Amino acid sequence: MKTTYHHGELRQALIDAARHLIAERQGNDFSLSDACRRAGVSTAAPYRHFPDKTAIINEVVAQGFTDMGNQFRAATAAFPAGAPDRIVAVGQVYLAFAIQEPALFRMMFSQKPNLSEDDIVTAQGRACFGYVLQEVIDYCAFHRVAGDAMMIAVQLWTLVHGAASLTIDGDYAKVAPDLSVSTMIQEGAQKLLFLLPMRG
Amino acid sequence: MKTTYHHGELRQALIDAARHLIAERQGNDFSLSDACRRAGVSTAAPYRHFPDKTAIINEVVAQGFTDMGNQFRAATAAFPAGAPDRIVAVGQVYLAFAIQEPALFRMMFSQKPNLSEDDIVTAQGRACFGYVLQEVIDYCAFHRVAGDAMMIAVQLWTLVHGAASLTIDGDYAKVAPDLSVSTMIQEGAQKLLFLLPMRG
DNA sequence: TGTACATCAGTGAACGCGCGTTCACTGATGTAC
DNA sequence: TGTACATCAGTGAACGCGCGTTCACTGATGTAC
Repeated sequence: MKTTYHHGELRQALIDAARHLIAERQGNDFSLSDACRRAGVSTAAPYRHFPDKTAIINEVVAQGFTDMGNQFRAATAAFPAGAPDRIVAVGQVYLAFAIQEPALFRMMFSQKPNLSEDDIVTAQGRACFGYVLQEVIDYCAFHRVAGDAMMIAVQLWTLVHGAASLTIDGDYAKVAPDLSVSTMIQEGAQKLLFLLPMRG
Repeated sequence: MKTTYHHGELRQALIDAARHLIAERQGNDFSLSDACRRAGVSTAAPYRHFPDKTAIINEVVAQGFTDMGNQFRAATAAFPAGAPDRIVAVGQVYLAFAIQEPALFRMMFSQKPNLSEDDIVTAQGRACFGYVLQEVIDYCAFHRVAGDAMMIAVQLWTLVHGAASLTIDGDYAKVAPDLSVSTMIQEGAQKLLFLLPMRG
């Protein structure tokens, strides 16, 4: 396996290993030693590239946000600006991301107290929400929705985030096992976007 | 402090100590040794009352669900059956509970893989959601709402759970620091309950 | 009421474990001359 | 082109730490007679 004394790509290899380990053991933490084992390197090697373990976690989380943002862009590209399909696509990406890498998703959104608030991570989280917000602003402009776009965006984010959390934590499974989460989100989002008539 | 050799209430004292520690260090885990220290007892003492640490955690979580259920009942008691105020009250209790004991809240809803799914815990979680569901069913019956009560209940739960999560994890603070979470929930819930007219 | 004894909730010391991090080192690489 | 040497990414062994759990024990309690 290991052919050269100098790894060459150890920095990214460690980040990847950490990300895989976070995914494997669903628990929130992973062991740096495990990451070294996975990268085929001694436990002291990471300290040539990172000051400590926290720095690696921050990198993993930051790359998670980058990936999510890229998936947002890819998923909305097919639809014209202002189309409601764009909003739906963003929500679906969000949910799918959580399902595919639940532990990373949790890490991205739950600030660990031991993790000093990393500026890059914060900025990347902000950018992600900014993307959602922009979609809603566009939608509201095109469809002349009178509501506060910021408020609607937060509501949509909240609904989808709640759905993602309850899905990956197995709470829907306990309580409403036959639920179609995406249908639920879809219908809920339509109501939040004033797309469904009042049936009272 | 400690006066008698036999503690007398050690079982509950350990559960309380664990709950306090979970609250103090916001991280998801706590140390059994710390709980013993807090209860003024040797590290071997818990094993007279619990098979292992997991059993203590399960008890803490179970009592958390019991408390939440009691708060639901207390908060809705003032309003007549079917009143929308009851639904609002349940949502407010949910959010307040999360804010007051964030780490416990996380533990209650995020199933740890190391925690064998405890039947009592599952049942208590189900009971909590059942309470929400019943409120929505009553509301729909009184107000002749045509929608699927189960679907509406899940949407409300999802919205409030998302709001609770994003609040305690500090995500709103990063992205929309001036947001009034309760206003946001209130307005969102009205839309999900078909109480706001379509303004398209 | 007094004593013998079973019961059981506590002690305190020790265990093995895996962790993050440090240390002096060594081997490979690249550059100056 | 060949050699000397600075640089730096790796090694491997060790550290101190706190953890959950086990062990033989001991002191207090309650009950039978």
